[in-house]
Amino acid sequence: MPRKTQTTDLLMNLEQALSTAVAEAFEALYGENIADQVALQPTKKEFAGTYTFVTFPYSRITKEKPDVAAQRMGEKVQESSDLLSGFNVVKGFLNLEIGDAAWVKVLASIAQTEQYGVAEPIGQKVMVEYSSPNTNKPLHLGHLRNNFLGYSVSQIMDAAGYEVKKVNLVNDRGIHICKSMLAYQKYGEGETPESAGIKGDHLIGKYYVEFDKHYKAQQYEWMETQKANHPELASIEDLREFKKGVDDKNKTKQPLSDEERAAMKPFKELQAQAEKEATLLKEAQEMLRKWEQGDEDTVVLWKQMNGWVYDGFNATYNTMGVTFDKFYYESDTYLLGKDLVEDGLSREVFYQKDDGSVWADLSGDNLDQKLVLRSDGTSVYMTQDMGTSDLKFQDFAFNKSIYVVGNEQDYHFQVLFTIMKKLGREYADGMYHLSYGMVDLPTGKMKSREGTVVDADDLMAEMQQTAKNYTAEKGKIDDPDSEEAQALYHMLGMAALKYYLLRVDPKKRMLFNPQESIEFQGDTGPFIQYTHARIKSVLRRAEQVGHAKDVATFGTLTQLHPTEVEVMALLARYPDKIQEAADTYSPSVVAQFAYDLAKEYNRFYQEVPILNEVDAPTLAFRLAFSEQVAKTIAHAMQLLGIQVPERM
RNA sequence: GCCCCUAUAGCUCAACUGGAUAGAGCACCCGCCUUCUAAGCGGACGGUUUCAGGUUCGAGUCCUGAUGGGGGUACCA
Repeated sequence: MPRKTQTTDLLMNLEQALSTAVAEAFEALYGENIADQVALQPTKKEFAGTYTFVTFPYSRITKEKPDVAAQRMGEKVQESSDLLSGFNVVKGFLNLEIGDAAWVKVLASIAQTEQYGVAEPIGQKVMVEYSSPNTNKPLHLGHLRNNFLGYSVSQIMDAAGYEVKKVNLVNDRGIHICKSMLAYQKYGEGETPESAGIKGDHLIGKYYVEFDKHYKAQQYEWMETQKANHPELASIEDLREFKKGVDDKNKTKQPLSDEERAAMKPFKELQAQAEKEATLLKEAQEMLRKWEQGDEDTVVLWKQMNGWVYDGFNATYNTMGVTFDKFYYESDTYLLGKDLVEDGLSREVFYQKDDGSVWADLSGDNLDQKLVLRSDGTSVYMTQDMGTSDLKFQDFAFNKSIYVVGNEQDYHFQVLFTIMKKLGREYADGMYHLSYGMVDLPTGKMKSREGTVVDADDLMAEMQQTAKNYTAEKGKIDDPDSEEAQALYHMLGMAALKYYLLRVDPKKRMLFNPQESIEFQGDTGPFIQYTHARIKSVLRRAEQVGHAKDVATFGTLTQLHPTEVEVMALLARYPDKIQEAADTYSPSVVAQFAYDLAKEYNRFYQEVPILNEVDAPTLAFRLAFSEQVAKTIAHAMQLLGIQVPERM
């Protein structure tokens, strides 16, 4: 899709301007308009030039050898565009060289822009749903990836010109909350976050675990009374020990004995029975029924416990630095969607079975049959999501609706989107599942049962502590306990964590290595922050001395250092990078860009003096140039939800 | 069983959507602080892009198959 170019800011997007020039040259030479398909690519480091036009694909039109066409194209472009200082041809590759004077103009143009990189509003609305926690346990590492992604994508869409609405669909009802509630009722003894001195979400999580403990105990108790009926199990003294033994063997990949193998099948059957027989579960289900009927005591308890959780979540969101424009609660939306089932039946998108259950037949879409209403008339997750998507559209009339949800729900969203399309919802084409991969630990998958879950609050606190230790080690701070210092530690720790999680392509499963994540060197958030702080330091000093950095002073400059050109080439690409990140819903594009820019600038910083430069225009350029790099770094980091310090 | 995702340097990740000799960081080794922040910079080492075919001027990228890893799979959310 060609983006509009304004002649006034031609220099603002060099690539765009050059593409146009190339397309015009092509049309002049070969009489065909290829403006839609012209794609310039960055020139490889080992060749001279900044942008490269590849002529191979056009040999059918040019009827010339690719290198000949490239040569003629180069000559033509140079005639028509004063941006070019020269070009070279290698095989079918036309490498376009931008003159230093042109780069100076580009910088001047960037410096005069209010917020370089940000697109004009495009008149489109996008809703981004993310976080969407359950209220029965605190947030963990997986949620961090979700929240950071959701927030960052929102920022990126905003920078790409969309009107953005960030929403959080809180799963505040259902059997899992009832489990916590029940356990609290039974074993809580009136404990509160204040009395226990723990955050509300952690307190509720504690009772969720408590429920599971008692529930398991009940199951085994019941199973012991039944095992006599199963010959393979009768001789086992303690079923719990037996299961533990088998699990251990499986984990360490030892073979099971014949007896064990034979006993596993009846054991599993018995366990499945036990899960249903255990009275605790029945009690929890009863509680859910009471909640749905609006039983007062139940609702009061539910409100109280959810209130605690929200206090806890708010604190966590605050530390994470994420925000929402609107909250949806499943307690409000769980009944939605039933009218859509009716609608679907009348449109014959759904069909009803004899038992009364309603199904969508999506076998034609390679998706099989999917239940949308139980035989007892109650709705399922899918029903609710159908209703909620209508509600969201009513609320915001979006062009795009993004769901930031883990990839274990790929199937669910494929089905949801297909159904909504079949139901004639035109907005369905704008629905997108931003599916991200699980976060693994070096020890494998996070498992709550095995206690390997990395708690979000703990992790963030650790990151801040690490930042403090590291800073102390460097001896860079006067008063390590001042408020300013604390703010810095928080900034650094969160940057390390966010950058670590965001630099990876969202859809890929990733490894969270605790040792690596707290690294502050190399391809890390703090490295980029450091580059920013470093530039700011130079700028402060220049300010004190009173050095000029205005266009009037550096505008006439015609000669740049090679490292300056490299950095300028990156800087010039920023608007496109934002666009690419928005098109692919991928903060990793921005992360990569910020790193490249910082890296390349540091090279310049190392090789080229700034404050000691005697030539006034050159000095002014280097200051203005450094300032723009700092601003762009800060902005790119902001798109990742990362703050950047003035000094560190 | 069926469906979806994934596989790139010892490890963690890139590769601008089919372009040139596949790049960074970490780890290991060697250099650089009497100059603007060394949380930095340079250099060395490291690759049959899991395997086998195919498509074309050109394939890490596309198509087919195999293998390894992960996820989902009809009254859970």
